[in-house]
Amino acid sequence: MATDDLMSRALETIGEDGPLSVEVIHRLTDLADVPDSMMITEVADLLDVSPHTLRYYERAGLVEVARDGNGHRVYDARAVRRLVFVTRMRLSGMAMRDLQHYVSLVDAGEQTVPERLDMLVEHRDTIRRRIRELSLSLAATEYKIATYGGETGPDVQTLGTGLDAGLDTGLDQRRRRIG
Amino acid sequence: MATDDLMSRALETIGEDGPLSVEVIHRLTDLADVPDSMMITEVADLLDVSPHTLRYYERAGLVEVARDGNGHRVYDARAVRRLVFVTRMRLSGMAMRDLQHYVSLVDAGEQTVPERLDMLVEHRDTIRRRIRELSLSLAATEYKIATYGGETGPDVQTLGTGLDAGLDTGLDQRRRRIG
DNA sequence: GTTTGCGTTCGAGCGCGCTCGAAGGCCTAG
DNA sequence: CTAGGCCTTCGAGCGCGCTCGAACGCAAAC
Repeated sequence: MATDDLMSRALETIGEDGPLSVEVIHRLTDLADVPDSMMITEVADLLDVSPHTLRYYERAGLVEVARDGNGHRVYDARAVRRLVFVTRMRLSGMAMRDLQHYVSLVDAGEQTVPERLDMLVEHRDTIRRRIRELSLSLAATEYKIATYGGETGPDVQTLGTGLDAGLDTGLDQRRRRIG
Repeated sequence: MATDDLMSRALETIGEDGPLSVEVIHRLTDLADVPDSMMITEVADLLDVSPHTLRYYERAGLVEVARDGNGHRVYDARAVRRLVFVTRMRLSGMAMRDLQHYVSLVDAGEQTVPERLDMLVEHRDTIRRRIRELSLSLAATEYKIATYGGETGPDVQTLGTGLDAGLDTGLDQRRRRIG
């Protein structure tokens, strides 16, 4: 993209921000509110996903879940913690297949730690890139809002015209379904 | 999610960051490097999308593009600016249908400005939420990297154990294809 | 004059990540 | 005894956003 350099510049305002304080991050693991065992809907509510999705993750091999006498899933703290990790990684954009690969590395033992680290580092960089992109879009959107409203935006007359040209291009009603 | 409050807290470190400087944002519009007319591959290269995608956007009604004598697409500066806007919005996660709706509002005239503003504001909030989520994931990932490596991470012994439990849960080879 | 290389239209197909529906089991309440 | 409700498995379907292939056209290069 032609705006890559601008992305970098714009994001310097926000900063590369190193890791947050250990205390805060430690709490992020949610170790506190994980009961010994939970049923599927409880976990679903906790993680804000559907039971369908939890079964899907299990089918995909991302987590092992025991069954009770009725064949119902019983999530122990370990499974829930795994799912906290999985959902957080999903939320941050890690693909299912990458998550599957990561989990397979965990299965494979300690000697895969370097490769796991590689994956995490790469994912970290991906997240950072994504944050930069979003910050740029955010800035552009905020600017657009400001000039549209004309209340807080400076130079609405001059800047606004140039910007809005990209938006006010006439289009007739020929918008159609695709597929 | 159970970590919503933590998200808010964690993100205070980074701040709500108001709009960037007008000068920087003005440059984001890329008004400078937009020639009078471009062919499809030029535009594709500029925006870092495929010609297929550009035709798709046109089919979807997001932009109107003229043709030359050979029936080839000719993108004028207006179309290119529109596509800059479209791709930026797509990159920031705005759905195709929302973009289609937005464009239809632009077509409909000045009286739709309030609704356009509503859309932009809502989208701005979506981006902000997304950035918060990503920042949280970033912090968690960075923490995980630090404790894995054990080089810079403090309390690796105590904290590391609790955290890694979510990752080191054994899983056998029953990972299977889905779908 | 044919080959190369770019473009066109159109409809179909794909990969991802769910999301759902059918068919059935167990348990509890009324 | 039966109805409701929540669970199970399994395979199929869906919505999104592309992505591609087929069949073709023009135009410059060899």
